[in-house]
Amino acid sequence: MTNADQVLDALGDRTRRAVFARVQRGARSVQEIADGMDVSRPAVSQHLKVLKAARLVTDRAEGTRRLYAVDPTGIAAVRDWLDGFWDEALVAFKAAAEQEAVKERKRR
Amino acid sequence: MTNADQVLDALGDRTRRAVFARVQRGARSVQEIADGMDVSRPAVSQHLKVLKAARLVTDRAEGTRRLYAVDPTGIAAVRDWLDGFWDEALVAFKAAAEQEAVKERKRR
DNA sequence: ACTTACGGTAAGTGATGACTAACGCTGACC
DNA sequence: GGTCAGCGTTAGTCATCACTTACCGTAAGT
Repeated sequence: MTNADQVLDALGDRTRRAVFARVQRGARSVQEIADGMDVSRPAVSQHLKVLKAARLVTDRAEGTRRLYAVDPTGIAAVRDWLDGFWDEALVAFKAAAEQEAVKERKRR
Repeated sequence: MTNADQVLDALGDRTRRAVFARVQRGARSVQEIADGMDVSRPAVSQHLKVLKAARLVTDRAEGTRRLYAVDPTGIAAVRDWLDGFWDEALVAFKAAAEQEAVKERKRR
């Protein structure tokens, strides 16, 4: 399982995307992240575990609190993965469009 | 639910990613896509439905067959979504790194 | 009209995974 | 040492969803 796979699986959940968004907006401790969300703190903790495994966030201890921050690594992984699809998709799309144009011409 | 949400939900499944990859590699009909995969043809059909809703693929009828092709729209949507995170993540990351550097300096 | 190939859909089942409640651990403060 | 706050983890439940089987509609060939 590549890192891109992990990231896509991680971001495949709506709640987890919300957690990730809150971390990115500057939320630090698990409590702060969970506050205002409609899921319990342990749930957030589990989501953070998945996000961390996907290299989307990093954590570090500060006293009894645990501060989370965004990790660009995971984002870079999907980004690269997507770019690959993007390029090949564009090529295929252009080819298909031209194919269509040829057919269109033949019809007349 | 935005298009980016749909795409991320769609790509959150491993099998669906495989289907998408096969379409992108040039597979056209549902049969061709299903051949060699370890799931049945109806399963592939359902996955294609989700991918289509997320604007990741397009379909068009040709006789009794239905040809699928990659649709760049959905990819563009996640790409934009990711780019937003990417930029802000970099900023936050740099800030954090500098914060760390400051602390490091103070320690000495 | 009959048959065959192709594919979408409905219904039902099974498995994955998201969530909560309860517990245990650690660091800070008294 | 005792207490409290902050988190991770476990066990167990519940819901979501991926998958299969069976069925039906449609287009092409005979």
